[in-house]
Amino acid sequence: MGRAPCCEKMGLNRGPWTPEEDQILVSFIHQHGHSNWRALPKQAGLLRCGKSCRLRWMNYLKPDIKRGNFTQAEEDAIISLHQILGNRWSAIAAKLPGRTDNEIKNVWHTHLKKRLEDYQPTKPKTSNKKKSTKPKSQSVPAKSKSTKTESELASSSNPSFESLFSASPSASDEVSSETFTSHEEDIDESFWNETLYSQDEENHTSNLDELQQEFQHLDSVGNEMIFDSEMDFWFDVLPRSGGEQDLLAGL
DNA sequence: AACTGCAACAACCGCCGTGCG
DNA sequence: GCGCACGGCGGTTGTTGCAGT
Repeated sequence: MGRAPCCEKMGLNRGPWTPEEDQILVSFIHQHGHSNWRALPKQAGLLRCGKSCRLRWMNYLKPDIKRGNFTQAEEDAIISLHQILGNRWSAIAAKLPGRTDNEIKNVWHTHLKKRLEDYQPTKPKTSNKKKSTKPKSQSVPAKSKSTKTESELASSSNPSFESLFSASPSASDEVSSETFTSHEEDIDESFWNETLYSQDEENHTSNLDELQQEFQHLDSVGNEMIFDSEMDFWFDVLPRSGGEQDLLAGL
């Protein structure tokens, strides 16, 4: 008979949550937990579908959610993790306490992707505001079966990988995709140094150098780590000798 | 002051993986 | 082993606020 629709369209609220709805959801979860998202809205008296409630809680209402701007270290961590994990936002979010996959995804698409594009040496830099050479939503054909394929692609061929390498000042203007592939298969220290410490000679590098000097240490397997004091969290930014495996294993 | 276009972010949609009967 | 229900995930869209003209 097939799966029931995610939310019965009849009589359920959609769109932005009101403060009242937020309050109902929070107080209900505090009292009863969220063992069953589908039943929750009915029990709580919310005219929302379970999915919507879950999303609201996970992305906004959960007490340990960290709001506000991303720090430089967080952004760098996202970029680095994206090289390894691709578009697996939830996996990346798992490495950034207090940040949600949705938030990271948004930051990637708004700030970081743009930032990487701006480092492209061959491409004319877009002026501070009037950029928009590309449409808001990428011209990727909607849905189809490409969702899975795309994420697979992202983690395998990793488009931003290309951006990063061509973004590096030391990289030649024209680098073939084969170069990226070979690099990807052998992520070594030079890659991490390039990606993390050479993206912007003037500002970015110095910031990271400061961070590095202040917080860098070696973990038990010799990986270099950066500590974000604000998040109270160590980023394993320079995986060596199986560091990537450690990182992935920790997911 | 009004209009326009863009950036940022919240929320939705639909598919997938997994647990359970 | 099979099918269903559910949670989770990633891609996409809608809305809003703001900066530039």
